[in-house]
Amino acid sequence: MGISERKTRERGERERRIVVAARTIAERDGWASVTIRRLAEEIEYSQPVLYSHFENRDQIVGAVALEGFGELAAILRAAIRPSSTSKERVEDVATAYLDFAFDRPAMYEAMFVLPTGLRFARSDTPAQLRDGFGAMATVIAPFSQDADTATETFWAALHGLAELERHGRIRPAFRAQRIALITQMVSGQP
Amino acid sequence: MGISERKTRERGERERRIVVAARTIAERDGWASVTIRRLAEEIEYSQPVLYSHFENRDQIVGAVALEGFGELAAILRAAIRPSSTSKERVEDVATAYLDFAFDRPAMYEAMFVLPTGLRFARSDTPAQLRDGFGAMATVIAPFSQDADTATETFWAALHGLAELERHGRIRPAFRAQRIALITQMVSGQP
DNA sequence: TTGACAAACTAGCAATGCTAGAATAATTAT
DNA sequence: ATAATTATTCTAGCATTGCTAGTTTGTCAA
Repeated sequence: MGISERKTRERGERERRIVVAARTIAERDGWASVTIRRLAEEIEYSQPVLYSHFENRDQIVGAVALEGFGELAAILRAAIRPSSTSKERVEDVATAYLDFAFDRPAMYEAMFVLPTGLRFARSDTPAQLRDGFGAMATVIAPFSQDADTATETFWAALHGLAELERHGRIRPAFRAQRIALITQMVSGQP
Repeated sequence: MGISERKTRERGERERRIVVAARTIAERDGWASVTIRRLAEEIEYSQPVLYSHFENRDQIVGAVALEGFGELAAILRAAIRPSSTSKERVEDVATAYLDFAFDRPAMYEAMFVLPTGLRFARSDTPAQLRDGFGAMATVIAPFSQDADTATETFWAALHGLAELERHGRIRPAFRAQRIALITQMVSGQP
């Protein structure tokens, strides 16, 4: 009988509607506007229904963040052009990373600032969470013995640039120079 | 008459007690536990009194953060030893910065993550906010033409390392290696 | 038709930031 | 000294939040 299949499918669709609504509201009005009540209204179910899909609000944020990690990974991979030099690839990935952070601040916030209940560096860590790191490692590896440590450091620099600029601590006008500086340092080529 | 002097003095003392209480509770139980009700209870006044000192909760966080910026600046300056080489100074400042971030996570959160209502890069920006940057600029300047941009980038790298490690995204055991890598890149000396 | 189970809803709790309006204390004017 | 005024502080409560207990509604097998 396909009844239970239909039910699980409908459940899945409802869950997606929750995540999509959360993302949409967050991108338009910020995460503070993503309340359980508002999401419930959006999907046209009562509030407790949300808790049959997610343990709590943080996990809804986490579901959106997971999407974000997948998209970031794709964007970073797409930024790596075969025709580019190794140094250009570093610069392109850095630029793509920061563009992502500034174009989708709510998504970036979900991924890196808000509590999400996501588990990193575990055996059950979803592929999306490792993928972005992999893309960065690809462009960093040619310049380093210890690619993991170098990638962590590169990633940290990008994340710091994103956060400090987002909070108005560093000058937006000099973003390109900072990227150039990092690229130069990583590649060792002026 | 010293009556009004006494009053303003007592008001100032009460304000300090609010800030101290906020900091103490945050460092022990996290910022979520720093509620207006709890602060009011701590200083033994009713809640509305807090709003005669601060516009809202964010500004209380901001007052604590301002203290933190002063302390961070002092710590960074103290980390610069005259006997050290330029390269060692970079490493020492980086280490001191991260030690600060990990030893006082609540304070660091107030300074860099939570909304505080603090204004940066303005004419009325308090000295504390500029001072830490100045300390970093001191050790970066010898290696750079454009000290400001280089310092911003250095700072971003440190901030990124602090945040990613705090959120469990990078391996804590490799902190020293990452610092060494940054130092090496900044100084250009392996 | 009935009984058992699943799904969804109503209603409400406890906690939050913040504030209007009343009450009290202190100061000034008469 | 007393009354009027001003400054301080408090009580009480609003609106909103995440979350949940308990009830109702719907579904399916016996």
